[in-house]
Amino acid sequence: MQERSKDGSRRRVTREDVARLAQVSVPVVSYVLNNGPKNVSPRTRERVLDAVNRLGYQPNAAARALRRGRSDLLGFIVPSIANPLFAAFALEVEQAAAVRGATVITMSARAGEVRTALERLSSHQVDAVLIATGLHTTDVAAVVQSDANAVLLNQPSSVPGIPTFSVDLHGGVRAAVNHLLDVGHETVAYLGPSDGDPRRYAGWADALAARGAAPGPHIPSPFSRSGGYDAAATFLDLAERPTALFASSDQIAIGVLLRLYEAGIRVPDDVAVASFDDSPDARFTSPPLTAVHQPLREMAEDALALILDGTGPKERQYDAELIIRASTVPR
Amino acid sequence: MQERSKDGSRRRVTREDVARLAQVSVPVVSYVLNNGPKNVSPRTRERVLDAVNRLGYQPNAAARALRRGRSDLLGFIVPSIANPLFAAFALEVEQAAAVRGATVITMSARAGEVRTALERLSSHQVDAVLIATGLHTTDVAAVVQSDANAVLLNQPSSVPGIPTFSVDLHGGVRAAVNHLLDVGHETVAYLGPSDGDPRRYAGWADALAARGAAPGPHIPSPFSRSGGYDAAATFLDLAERPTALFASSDQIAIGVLLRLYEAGIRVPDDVAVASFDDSPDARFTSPPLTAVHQPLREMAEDALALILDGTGPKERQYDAELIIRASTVPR
DNA sequence: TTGAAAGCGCTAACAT
DNA sequence: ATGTTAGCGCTTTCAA
Repeated sequence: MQERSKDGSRRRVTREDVARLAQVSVPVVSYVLNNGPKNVSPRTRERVLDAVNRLGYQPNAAARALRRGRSDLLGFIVPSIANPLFAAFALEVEQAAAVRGATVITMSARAGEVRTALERLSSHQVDAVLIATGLHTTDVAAVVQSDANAVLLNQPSSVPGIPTFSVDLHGGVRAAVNHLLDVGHETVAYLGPSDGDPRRYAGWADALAARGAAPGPHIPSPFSRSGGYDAAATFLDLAERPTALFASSDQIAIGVLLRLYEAGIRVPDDVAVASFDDSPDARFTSPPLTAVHQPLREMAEDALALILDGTGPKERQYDAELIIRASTVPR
Repeated sequence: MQERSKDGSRRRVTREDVARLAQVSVPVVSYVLNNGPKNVSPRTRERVLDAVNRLGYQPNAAARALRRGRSDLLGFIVPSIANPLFAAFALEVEQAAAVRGATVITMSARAGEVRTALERLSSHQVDAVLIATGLHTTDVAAVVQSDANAVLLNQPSSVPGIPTFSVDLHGGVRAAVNHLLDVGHETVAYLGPSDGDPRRYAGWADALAARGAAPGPHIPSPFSRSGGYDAAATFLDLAERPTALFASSDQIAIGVLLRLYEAGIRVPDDVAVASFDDSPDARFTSPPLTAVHQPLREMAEDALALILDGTGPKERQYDAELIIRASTVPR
C-alpha cells in the first residue's frame, strides 16, 4: 500500500504524506492517531483517518520511540526457547503483551549469559525485561545496574527492589512427594541439578523428613531430557532402588520415561514418576505425567499488568497445584 | 552505570556525554563506534573508548534506526512458539541472527493471522520478516504488498519474487513410507490435515502407488498432539486396520503414541509409527520416533545469509533425511 | 481547534 | 583527522 517511486523502490509513507492528503498539519495527524493530547474536530478527524487508510500509513516506531523514550518493546529472557516450558511461557507473555499493545523479544540466555542478553535488549530500548532464567551472582549484579526495569520470574533468590513473581516451588514439590507417599511408596528418589535453585530439593527432603520416610537417593541431573535419561540409568543401577522418583522438571521426567521404557520397567506399577512444571508435554507422555503445575499465564499477566499498566502487586508467590495423572496412579 | 540525577531517576548516557568526557565532537564518537566512515587517530580513539566504558554508554537503537533506516531487528512468524518444532526453529534463527548482530522478534500467528503480525512487525521497523506459518490466500496478498522484505520458509506454494527456502516434503514422506513398506508392512495409514500443504499427503499416496501397495486410509488430524490422539482412536476402530501409520507431524505422532499406549498396542510390534519433522521431541518419545528430519539450522543460516549479508541463493529446496528409530524397527 | 517550531540521539555529507 | 550542519519521523510545548 505504500508509495513507490519510479525505480520501484518503496518509500515509507510518513505523517507528512498523510497531513498533505488530509489538508492538515502534521501535529493534527498525531492528535488523531494518539487520541490526544489535543481535541480534533470530528470532520477533520474523519479526513485524517481517511487519508491514513488510503495511504496505508503505518507509524514509524523508531521515531516514536526516540521521541517518547518508550519503544513498546519488551524483553523476555529464558534459558532456551527450545525448552517447551519456556516456549509455553513465551506464548503467554507474548499474548498478554499484545493485548496491551506491546511486542516481546524473547531471548535465550542461560545463567551467566544474562548480562549480555540484557545489554542487547537494552540497546534496543526495550521498556522492561522479564527474566525467567535462573540468575547467577554475576547476573544479579548486571540486573541491578541495568537501566532497564526488570521483573524477576521464578528466581531462586529475590533481589531487593526488583519486582518478583514466583511459584511456591517448595510447597509444590512437597505436594508431589506427599502424593507419592500417600499412594504407598516408602521413599522417593530425587532427580535434579545439585546446584541452582535449592527450593525444589529442599521441598523433597523436607517432605520425606516430615513424614518420617527414609531419605531417598539424590541423583544429579541437568534440566534436560538427556540428563534425565542418564540419571535414570543410574537410578536403575541402585542397589536399593526406591519404587518412586521425583524429577525436578518435565524434561528430566521425559528422559526418565524413555530409559525406564527401554529397560522394560512399567510406570507406575514398578516405578512411579512425578515431576515439576506441568509443561504442555506432560499431558502427552506415555503414560501422562503427574506434575506440579506452574501458573504461567497468571505470572505473565501479573508481570505485564505491573510493567505496562502499573497496576497490581509488585511481588507475589503463586501456589503450585499438583496435577495427578497416570504416571503415579494406575488407570 | 548510567548517570542518575538527584531525584534518583536515570537518564540515559548519550553520545554527547561521551564526546564531552573524551573532549571530542559527537561525530568522532560515531566514527569510533562504527569503525567508520572516517578514520580516527589511535590516541583519540583510545580516549573515546575509555569514556564509553567509564560512562557505560549504550547506543540508542531507536535513534540509530530512525537515522539509518535500519533497525537490526528481524521478524519471525510461526504458527505457535509453543509448538516444539517452531521453538527449535526459533532458536536456530535467533542464533544465526545474533552472529550477524541482529535481534529476532518471534511472533505467533496462525494462517489467516499473518497480515496482522506482519503489520505489527513492520511498524517496529524490522528489516525483514521470515515466515514459517503456512500462508492462506489472504496472507499471500498481505505479504506481497507488505513493505517488509519477506523470506518464505516451507511454504506450500511459492510466491513470485519472494525468496523461498523449503524442505522436499514430498520426497521426505516418500522415504518414510518406503521404509515402512520395506520393513514388511502391506500398507500405511496417513494422519494429517486434509487442507493445507498437499505435498505430504501426495508423497504418501504416490509412494504407495509406486510400490503397488493398497492405498491406506487417510485419517484427518490437525497438527497437534490432541489431534493425533483423537485420530488414533479412529485408527483403532478401523475394520481393516493397517499395521503401520504415518503422522504428518511429530506432534500428531506423540498423540498417537499415547493413544496406542493406552490401548495396550505395542509399537512397533503391533503398529509401526513414523512421522514428519524430527523435532527435538522425536528422540525422546517412548519409543523414539522414526521421523523425517527438517534441516532447520541450514534453513535459518541460508535465509539470514541472504537477508543480512545478501549472499547465497534466493531459493533452495533441502533434502529431507529419514531418521530411523525404534518406533518402526524393533530394537 | 489548529499550526509552527523545537528537539529526541544518531549518522552522513560536507567543510576545515 | 576532526568538526559543523542538517535531518531521519515523531510528539509536544507554545502560540494563534
